[in-house]
Amino acid sequence: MNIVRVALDLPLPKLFDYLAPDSDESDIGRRVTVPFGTASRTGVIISLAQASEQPDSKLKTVTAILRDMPALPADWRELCEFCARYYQTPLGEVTSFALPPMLRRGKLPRMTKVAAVSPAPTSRATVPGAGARDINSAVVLPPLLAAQAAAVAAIDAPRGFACFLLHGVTGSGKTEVYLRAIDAVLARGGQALMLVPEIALTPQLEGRVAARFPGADVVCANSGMADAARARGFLDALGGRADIVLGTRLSIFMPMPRLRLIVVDEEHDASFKQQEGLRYSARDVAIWRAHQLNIPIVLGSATPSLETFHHASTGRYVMLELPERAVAESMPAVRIIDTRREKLQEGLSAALLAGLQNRLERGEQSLVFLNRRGYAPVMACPPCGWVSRCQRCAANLVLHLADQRLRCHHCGFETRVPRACPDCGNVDLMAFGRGTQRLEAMLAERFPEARVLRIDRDSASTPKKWQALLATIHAGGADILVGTQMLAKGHDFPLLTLVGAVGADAALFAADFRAPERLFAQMMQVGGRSGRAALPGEVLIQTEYPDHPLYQALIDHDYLRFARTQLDERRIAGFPPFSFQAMLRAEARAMEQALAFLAAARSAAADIASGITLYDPVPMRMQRLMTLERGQLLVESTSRPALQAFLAAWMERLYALKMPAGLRWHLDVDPLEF
DNA sequence: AGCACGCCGACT
DNA sequence: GTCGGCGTGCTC
Repeated sequence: MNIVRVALDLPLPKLFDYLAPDSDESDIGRRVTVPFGTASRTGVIISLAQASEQPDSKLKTVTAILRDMPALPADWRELCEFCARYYQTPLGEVTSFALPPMLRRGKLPRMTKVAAVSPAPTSRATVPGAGARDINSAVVLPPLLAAQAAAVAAIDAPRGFACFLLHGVTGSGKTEVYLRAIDAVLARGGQALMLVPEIALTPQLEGRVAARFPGADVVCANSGMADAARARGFLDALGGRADIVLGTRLSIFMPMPRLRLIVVDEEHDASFKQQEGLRYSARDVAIWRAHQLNIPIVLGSATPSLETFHHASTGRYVMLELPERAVAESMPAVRIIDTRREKLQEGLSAALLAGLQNRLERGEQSLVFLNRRGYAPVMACPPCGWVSRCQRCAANLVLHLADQRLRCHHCGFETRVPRACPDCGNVDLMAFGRGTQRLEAMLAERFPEARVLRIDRDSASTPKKWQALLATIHAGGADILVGTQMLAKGHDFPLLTLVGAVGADAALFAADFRAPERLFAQMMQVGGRSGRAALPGEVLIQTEYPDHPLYQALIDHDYLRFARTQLDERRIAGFPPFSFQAMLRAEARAMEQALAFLAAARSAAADIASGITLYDPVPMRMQRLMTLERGQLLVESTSRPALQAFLAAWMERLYALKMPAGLRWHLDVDPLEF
């Protein structure tokens, strides 16, 4: 009896068996359409069997095995199986997520038939005419600094699996190291995979990579792409036609038969961790995949995550330092502005205002960095105590004066700004606090001759608007930029010589133990925006804690000192990387229900939790979102295998628990959010 | 997750 | 007498 075991996109941790009379070994890894209940679904064949644990009467017959594209290879399936195991997610959900939506639905994009069905070449050399092609013919390579050359040599040395941490500040030439390493891999007929944090960064990088490797087939993969384009890219990678795959976190699931190198740029960036559905870390999965394939992986950053830095310190990863700044002359001068005894003007210190004035006179650009959108974070009526609260979330509605709206930044709810207090009718409503819009208005008033440009998720709401803003900045069409963190990532602003950071202290004493790490990275990154061309840059950080070690390390651009200090604190507190965590979260109509489920889950763990710490169920920091009350339960262990074994046993019990209606839960392994 | 079946309120 | 509410239970 020919039976296929199929992974279907269901929240059930099991495979489904179907009769498939005409199936054989070559069908493993193929998509298959099957009858399911009353409906029809498409899944992936994971294995063949001669018998099923299901009674014969229950077995249905496959509708069709889709043989219109190459089967998904064993290493790809193993990657999915690893993710299913590690993140405690049903395999069908993983395979479904790992496929582009079009392929997931059982369809194929329009493309040449030959390309779609041709088998994957085992090496470039076996493809006629493609073997020795000059992938970077006529490209003049920039000279390498000694450290860059050493890094390239280390990565390129034949040694199987190795995880490299390429540590270098903005402008130290990390990208050139990636490109050289990719070059070497392509020359030997391999494929390379490069992950970047943001969709917005792929087009410019694609341009640079395409220009550098004019003969190579470069494929992009990100969630913003059109369905057919994404499916085509997937098939190009699977067929071995793509030489380089470039993309955001989801591209770690691209099947690549000749993959010989993985690069994760800005490895510390939190956007490599997916915060919904399959809550995977693309960086961590990438390391597993490199190990699986016995190939090198390069993690690059100016401010590595402390997990990565720790592994590099213990010798588990290979540290590659790029000490010099290859392009610009020097690092920007960082100055700390003590705002404790100063009367600020709309939140800005005299020193920062003077700096802005000074740059204006010299015709240079400045940036004021404030990580808070809108005009003011809350509106209130002081006489009666009304505040602009979101009805659905435990959050305030943010005042957006530009379009006269009150908005919830968590659920998207919005209304017109009321003319009078909804409770008492008072017409003198007050705006409390400061966001980018207010700063923009203040700066426009204070410097009437300046062209002030605001860059945040509101002003750059579409890729088109974002590109237009970038073009304006590059053309020198702005004097003062006001922006959120979206301005900190990956862009060169040659005319920019001053960066002012406002409101940075908030992260210093946040409940999240990773907040200082993120603040440091962000400050290094905004600093890196300034003074990259001929002009020296300056960074002014306003703070009420001028002696804080984090700021002192920033003055010296001393990541290593900061990282060691932080790691010492983590070691003492028993936080990652000195422990391993998972977070069970639940949401329900009432907090009581959510916490009751978590308490039941905790009890269910009692006899299997040796070597595991289970904390008390608590409300989440954003305790109500979209009218749902949310709680969480932290699980911790000093042993990853122990944690993994526990989670597997625990999930089995949780799946068996009876759920009250309206209660939803999920597990987040290696959570970044608390 | 869907999608059925299954028992109790306001309509043609 | 029926349409339909969403509460449990199953899907190979």
